[in-house]
Amino acid sequence: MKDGDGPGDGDPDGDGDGCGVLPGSIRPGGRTARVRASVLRAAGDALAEHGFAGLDLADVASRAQVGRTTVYRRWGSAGALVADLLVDMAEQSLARSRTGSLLGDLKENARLVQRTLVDPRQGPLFRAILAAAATDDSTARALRRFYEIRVAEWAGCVDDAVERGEIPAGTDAREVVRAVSAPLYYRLLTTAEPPDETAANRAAEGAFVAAHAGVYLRVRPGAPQPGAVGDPEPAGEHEVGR
Amino acid sequence: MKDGDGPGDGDPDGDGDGCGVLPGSIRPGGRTARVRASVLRAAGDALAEHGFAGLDLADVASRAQVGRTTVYRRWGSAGALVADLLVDMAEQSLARSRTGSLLGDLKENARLVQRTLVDPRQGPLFRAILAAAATDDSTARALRRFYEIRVAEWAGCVDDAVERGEIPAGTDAREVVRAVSAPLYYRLLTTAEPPDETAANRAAEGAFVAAHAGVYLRVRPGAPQPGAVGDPEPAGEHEVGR
DNA sequence: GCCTTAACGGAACTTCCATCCCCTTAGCGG
DNA sequence: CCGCTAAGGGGATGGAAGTTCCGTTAAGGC
Repeated sequence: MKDGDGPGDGDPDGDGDGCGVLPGSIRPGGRTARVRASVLRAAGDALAEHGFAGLDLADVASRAQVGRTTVYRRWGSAGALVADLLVDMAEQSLARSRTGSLLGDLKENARLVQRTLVDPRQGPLFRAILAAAATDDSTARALRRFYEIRVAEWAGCVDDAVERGEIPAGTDAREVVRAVSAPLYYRLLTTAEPPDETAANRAAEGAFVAAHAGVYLRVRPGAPQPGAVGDPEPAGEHEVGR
Repeated sequence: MKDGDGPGDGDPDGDGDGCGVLPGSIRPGGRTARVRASVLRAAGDALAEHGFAGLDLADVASRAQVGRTTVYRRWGSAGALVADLLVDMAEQSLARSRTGSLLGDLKENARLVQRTLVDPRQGPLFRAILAAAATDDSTARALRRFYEIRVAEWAGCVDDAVERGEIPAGTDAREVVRAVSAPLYYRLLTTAEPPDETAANRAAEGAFVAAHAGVYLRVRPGAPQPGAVGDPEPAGEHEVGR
């Protein structure tokens, strides 16, 4: 939790012109920083427990041991509060792994995502945040930035794999990373069982095999053939497979 | 829109024991059916326009030209209303395609999902429904049933492909179908651009290649090798590829 | 076609959440 | 260390969302 960064995109002034100075931006030290840390922590707890619809700003305030007025003045709405929480979460992103093989890195990523989604606190928290983003526009923007950062971090694994000749040059690295996360989130949202380790491995292997077959090439060739989607030697000098 | 089926899992009586007869179950004909159809239609419109958080039952009532009391009595809450809407949507599921090849069928499915998600009405509606399900428990149950039905319908394509020898026997058909939808939903929720046709093709091809490589086998062999994930001849007599 | 009563509908009522007012606390420049 | 004022806190206020009451309409059995 860093000092000195104000809330997200909300406009608690309500005048819409953004000219009024946001509370917390002039004296960001001491108490102001403590209040922000405390409120964001409380907001995360409340979201994990009651979901976005059940998010009561008065409850957040009392959990954080600050006045209700303070929460309303600095964040203004539940959506803006979640957006600021996402800014805070984005700053705490973990570094990607470097196992030496793409499949190894993708599996590390998949397990990280999977463990996050089944975590008793983080899982419900992510569900709640996704709900908030589907509802509130400023939250949606913060969520996109959050995933942009995470995806860009792990895309390095894919670029490294291209250099090693594991997968074809011209592969859209971010698409590969997204292909790993997607099945895990889909399962979280549409089935009763949260993703398990098997699901994580399948997600990583699926993305790996598809990347290897050239499915995520930025310039896409014609329809793939069974067993040789996108051609076994699509665009580069790499002699894997066979 | 069928007559005779009451609301979802909500308990508008509020007594919690479920013994009180639900409104609409004794005289489901004429007016009652008209009211349900009209309210569900209005709820869908309102959801698509304002999202789940902006769903006002009074607004739904006036759109549907029924009394507010009626909506509260028969559905009781926004979540229960969305749950009933999902029951209605599940009944209108379209039949799967039969192009003769797995890749062709998966592409048809991917395009169907993609077109739904970018549709001016359906896209926002699905976003709103996902938000509702992440928040409300009865909605989540209805959503799971909805996808169970859809996935089961398209799983037939995968089973046919196994019989044709396109992919290994023992493949988890529903996992393959989910693998097609997942990237499209993930993109809808976490990026600014809704999925396009390229994304749909990638989703279908990725699932196809992974299925062919044995990633979705119910009994999973050891870690896959590059170019031969799950073994080129995993479990059956099929001579595709090479 | 009549009767019973399920289901609908309008309006008053209650509750809860966001906002406003004004006083208190404490960050930060001098 | 002092003073100015940004930021926080408690309580009152206004309004919107949900609930209840009771009269009205029409479904379905005879």
